[in-house]
Amino acid sequence: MTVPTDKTKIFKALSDPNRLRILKMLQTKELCVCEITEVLQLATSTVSKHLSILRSAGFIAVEKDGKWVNYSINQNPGDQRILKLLASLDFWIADDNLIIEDKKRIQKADRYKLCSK
Amino acid sequence: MTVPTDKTKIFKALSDPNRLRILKMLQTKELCVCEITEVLQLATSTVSKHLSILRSAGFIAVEKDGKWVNYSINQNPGDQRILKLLASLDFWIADDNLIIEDKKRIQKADRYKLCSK
DNA sequence: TCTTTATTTAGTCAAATGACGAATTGAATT
DNA sequence: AATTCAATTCGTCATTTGACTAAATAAAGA
Repeated sequence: MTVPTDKTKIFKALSDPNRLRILKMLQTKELCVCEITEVLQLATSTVSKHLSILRSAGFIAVEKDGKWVNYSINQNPGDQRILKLLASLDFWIADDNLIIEDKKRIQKADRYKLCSK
Repeated sequence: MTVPTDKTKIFKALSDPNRLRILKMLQTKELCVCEITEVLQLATSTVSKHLSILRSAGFIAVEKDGKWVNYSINQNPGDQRILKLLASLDFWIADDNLIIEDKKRIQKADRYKLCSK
């Protein structure tokens, strides 16, 4: 039995610029919360909330790795619309300057330097 | 020169259930504000606002016809994403019971009976 | 021209959203 | 067992959103 999900849930998930930045960053590689926090320059709790919204909409997957929680693009979304969106994410969400910068920064990021201080 | 539009604008436009109902109704036929108002059972001003959001995002077109203002699915959206969404609207927005009912009601609707009382 | 009718705009209000810091949880590490 | 550190949850606050009513526009019709 499926949970009665809100019709607007997937659109709502894409309705925040910071969540779009997160999705696009995850295109590059799997990331933990503190890496994303570093790039977005938001409070950890805020990023965590954004991630839970993206996850509950079906866009991303979570996996625990000891102390860290890794988030990644969901490779097996149940919803075909999400599959389509993710398959051509660059069509749906343009790579503007900010996002290009995010991706550069995230490529250089070293979790061990960033997160443990 | 293009107006600097918000990255989330098209997703925001789709983030409200009543706006989804409107889009789907317009699939059936061109409609004036009062016809939509009748089906959604909202204040006229509320419907007018929803229509302006859908229009400004690029989903629908407006045409004045005397006293009436007719809204219709935008046949020539500049944005390719909107073209894609509109081309397979049933994929992106499922026909649930409510929407099926809306469409039935709108097919039977006679503007002259509904709007002028 | 005065009135009626369809729509939009302005103003108000409650609920939802996105931000934060503080407190809590969970998994290493000492 | 106590501590450390990543992440989540909780409580608060400012802003946005979606609803309404009332007032303003615009186009017919009397």
